[in-house]
Amino acid sequence: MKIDRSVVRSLSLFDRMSDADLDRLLTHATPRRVPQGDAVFEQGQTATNFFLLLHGRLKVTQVTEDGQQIIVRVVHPGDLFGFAKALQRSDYPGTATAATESLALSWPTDLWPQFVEQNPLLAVSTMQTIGQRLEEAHTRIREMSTQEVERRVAHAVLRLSHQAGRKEKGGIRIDFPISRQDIAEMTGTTLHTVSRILSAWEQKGLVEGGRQKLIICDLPGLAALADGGRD
Amino acid sequence: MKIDRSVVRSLSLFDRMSDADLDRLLTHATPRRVPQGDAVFEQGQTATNFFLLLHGRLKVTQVTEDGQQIIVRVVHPGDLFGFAKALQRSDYPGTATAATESLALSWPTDLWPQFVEQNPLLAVSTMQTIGQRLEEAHTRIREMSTQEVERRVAHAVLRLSHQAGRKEKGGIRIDFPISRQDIAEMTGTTLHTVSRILSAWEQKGLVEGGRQKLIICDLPGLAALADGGRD
DNA sequence: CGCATTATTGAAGGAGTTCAACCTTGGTGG
DNA sequence: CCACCAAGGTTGAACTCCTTCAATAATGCG
Repeated sequence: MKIDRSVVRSLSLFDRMSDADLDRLLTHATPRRVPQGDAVFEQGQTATNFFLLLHGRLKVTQVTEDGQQIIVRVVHPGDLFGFAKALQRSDYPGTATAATESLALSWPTDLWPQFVEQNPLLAVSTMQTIGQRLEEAHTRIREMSTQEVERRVAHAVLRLSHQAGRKEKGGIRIDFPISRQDIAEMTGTTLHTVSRILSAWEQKGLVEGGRQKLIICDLPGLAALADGGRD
Repeated sequence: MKIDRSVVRSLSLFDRMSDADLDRLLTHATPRRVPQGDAVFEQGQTATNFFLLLHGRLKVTQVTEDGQQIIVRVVHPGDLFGFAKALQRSDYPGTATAATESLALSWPTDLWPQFVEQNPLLAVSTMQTIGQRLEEAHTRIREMSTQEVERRVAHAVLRLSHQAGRKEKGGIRIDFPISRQDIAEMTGTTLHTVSRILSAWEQKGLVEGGRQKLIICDLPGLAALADGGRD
């Protein structure tokens, strides 16, 4: 079950790691294919593994006691995910579902300490990753506290276009199936409101919608909307 | 400028650290008194130091480009704060203001690597701290996405009572000056709404309000409110 | 082809904001 | 020592953004 170095060499996470170190890491990794719609792990399960996404997209969701769902984040290729143990948790705080057919590498959590010890750089970049994630969370809190829905949706869409945008004729396409419901769960609103907003945007030529599809046609226009009504 | 071990010995952060290690740490620390209303550091400043709060309370705030303010978190005695560098940031992401007269220990950020190297335990517990903070942020996002204002305020007040509650005749008092505006900035609403909610609660005997003052009289009652309307 | 999933759109209603006026409290300085 | 003022708090009324309810339409998969 040996994975070739070249598969991961390009990822920024392993930038400065020696071939030997990298190989040692990979000998313990198990590849795991995840069909669209399947979960890699579920909220509350004991955290037995941590993962690295190679290909595809995952949505990490949380469900409240009363059944409401929110999307905590989207996992993109090259991202580590499910490293609950690194944060001293024994279970996964959310569910990771494949939005598209995905491929991940998996390590047993027990290996994390070695993993880090052998690669101080990895520890640092993990810290950095978590730090970024904390900042993202605060940004989201700030937005939800101070901005009305349309701007929040604009920000969310812009973020998606950075992280998952693929140039296409006519605009930038979000490179995985995403529904109005998903966007609603990312911005703290309802699919109805999102639908209305996107329809309005489509009228103005800012985006082009469709079933589980979203293409940004006028990025600067959207950015202006997101930056808000400061005249 | 030698600080006595006993001052910090009781903090969970230093639980398992040897006296010698602790002393080594403290030789590099500078105590810093912060009068009420003063800032320890401000949003955007270069992160030159990281801190440990010994006494008092701090509010960490962020201001949006358009001047809106939110409270990111409250710092309690025993908490590390301002460790931007550990997250690979060069500047402080928020402003830390003393809600009461406070006392903090300060270290130059340059020392962080040594700090951690000499105390692997510290690295672990920092990770843990950041992990917790990330979870708190997600909790807040979840609440803001799914709950109406009254429940959010209830949760915020309960959290405060855990972290800063002091038993007093007639209830649990939040042990530092906190205004309706503050609570509004913690829950993403306006001081008007908070005022109305607290007034209503006071009618029902759940809390006792006052100028920059809050006493929880009926904790279970509040908890029921926070847990929400599931019948 | 039929059905489930996703999306659109109208109408009604409500929770919370905004605007505005007024009240309370405690600190300061004359 | 008390008058005054600023900061914090209360409360009403109007309004609005968004949700909720509801019904219908499009899309694509089995």
